[in-house]
Amino acid sequence: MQDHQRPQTSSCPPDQNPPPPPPGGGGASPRISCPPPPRLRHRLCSLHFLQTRKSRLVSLHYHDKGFTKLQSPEKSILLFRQMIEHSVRPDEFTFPGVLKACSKLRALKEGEQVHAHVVKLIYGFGSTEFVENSLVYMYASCGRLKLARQVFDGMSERSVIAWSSMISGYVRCSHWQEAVGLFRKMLQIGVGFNEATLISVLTACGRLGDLELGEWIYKYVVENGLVRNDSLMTSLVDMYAKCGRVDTARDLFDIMSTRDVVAWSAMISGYSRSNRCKEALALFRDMQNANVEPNEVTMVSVLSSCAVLGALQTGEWVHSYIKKKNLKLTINLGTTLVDFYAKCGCVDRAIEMPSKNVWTWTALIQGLASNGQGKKALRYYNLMLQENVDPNDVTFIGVLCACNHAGLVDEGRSYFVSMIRDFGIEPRIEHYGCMVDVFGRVGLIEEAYEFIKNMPIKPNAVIWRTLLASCRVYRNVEIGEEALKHVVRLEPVHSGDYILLSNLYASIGRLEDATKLRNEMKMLGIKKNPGYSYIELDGIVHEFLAEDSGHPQSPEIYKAIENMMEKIKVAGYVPDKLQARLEAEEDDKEASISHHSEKLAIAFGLIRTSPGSTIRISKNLRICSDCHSATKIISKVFSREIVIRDRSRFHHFKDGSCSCNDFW
DNA sequence: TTAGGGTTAG
Repeated sequence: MQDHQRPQTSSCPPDQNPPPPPPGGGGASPRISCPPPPRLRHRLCSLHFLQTRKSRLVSLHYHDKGFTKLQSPEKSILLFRQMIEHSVRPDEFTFPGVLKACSKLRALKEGEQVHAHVVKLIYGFGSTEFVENSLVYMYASCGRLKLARQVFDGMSERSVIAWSSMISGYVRCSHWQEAVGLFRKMLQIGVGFNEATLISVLTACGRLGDLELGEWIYKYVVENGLVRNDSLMTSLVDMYAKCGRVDTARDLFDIMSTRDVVAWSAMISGYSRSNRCKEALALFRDMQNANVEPNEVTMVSVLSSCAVLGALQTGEWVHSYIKKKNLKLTINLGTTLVDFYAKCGCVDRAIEMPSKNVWTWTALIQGLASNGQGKKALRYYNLMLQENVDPNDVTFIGVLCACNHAGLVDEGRSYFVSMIRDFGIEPRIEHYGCMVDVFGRVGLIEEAYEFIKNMPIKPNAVIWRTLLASCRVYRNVEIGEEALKHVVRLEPVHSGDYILLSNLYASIGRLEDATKLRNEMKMLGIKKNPGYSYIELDGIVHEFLAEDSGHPQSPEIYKAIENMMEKIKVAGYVPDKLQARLEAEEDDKEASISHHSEKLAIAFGLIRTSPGSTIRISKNLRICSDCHSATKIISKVFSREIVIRDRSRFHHFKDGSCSCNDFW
């Protein structure tokens, strides 16, 4: 039985009052019935028949192509138009269907025309309830929430479906707070609700992180034996995952009786959003073993996980699967593909993607910028403007990043002005951060410092950290010390900041200060976040931690490292012992550095990939400076191109140098 | 005849 055919369940609190009488004095007002004349009625029946037959034919046509259950909303609208042209009078049964078609296509203009006919013919109806519910949903689907609400507020009777239509309308337009607000109102006045209502509300709970209401619904679901409703369970899985309770989500997912593509997609997305990307890919494999066909929505989460892990081969397989199965390259999927290729260091393949909207363009601009192709990124920004696509705030983060990676100070300044002047975008802290980087990266430390002091919003730790990083490169101790003070005040336990200043001291020969700072870190109990490096081989992502011996091939890897370090030392590599673990004994410092996660991953890559092939590694933190200088030499000695993506950018190592020009 | 689950860029 369909859920909407089930009797409406009552709202949860048992002591809740029955629903008050509808505003306007109660029951439905008597309406004048006006049936169409017999001849017209016959034509109306023929059209209904034609509509049904055509829908069925279209449905079969899609089915052949691998689509199921897909109606043809375009035909529905066309037939409605023909009805009107043939002077066939639509009735209360005709409108909901055509309005649903308008909702599906988000066809506002057509929807409004239908509404005009509703107004014209309203006195011929037995009841307007279904039509008004459909109007509410049509306007909301077309993003016209105010109009939807006007229809809703003007209804003489509001059933659970009317409320649910309005709530789902809010959800469709990402107005989560309003959706939850309306649900609470429903509870307050005792309208009751059903499973469909809960599904919409759970979506809103997930987006708002409203675990309290989400859990209340979960309890209701369990107490009322609704756990067999798989759609409702999927919504619960999604809600728990979005509220950060991924393991609870997994427990619910595991007890579901049947799992369709939506349930699998929800769980995979849950892992992906929680940065548990290896689990996301593992679950994707389980999904394939369970013979559930993924769709374009599944692929968005799978590709996002591949992007985070730098899993190029798996992502490439996904891309060819998309082509093979003719999955629709939606804007979401296209954007995710652009982002995936860019994040795997293959930005040229990202360019091949059809750029469609501001998201896709932004992903491309960002990708080019982080891969060190700033000027090209700006060319694409101009191309985007030529195609009349307006940039948004995130686009400008990409544009400003492109300027700082390419050392384009004047351009950076002018884009910052253009953002406000030409597009009315108020700069956020991230935009100010980009500007500090624009100045700092070319050595304009004083200017960057002045810029921070004149910011209209309070600088955060990221801003000061950006300045500190520039001070390290340009050896500006005075402003560097000042920057660290601010950083520590704002975020007292961030190990990387101490390391930046300590390296700055070391680089100008103030070794005592460097050691003092490191000891201070030790005394304050500030520990370094564990750094992970990932490398993908034959579709399997291997993960390494510093001084890790958990890998099954660990003995071979350590042997390869020994060989690698010996060879690069001959070529001029000098280990930077300041990068060693703080608590490491003096004699162990060199070994500690040589067992950093990046080096383990590179050594593994050297022994497991064919000579001359590119080694691709991803790291969750910034690459350490010792690994950076070692990798430059490794690329030369072993004739390998090595691409390392760290948390902020790409490093393409080739012939002894790096694309970042030693600034990152 | 009307309402219901999963997706993207810093």
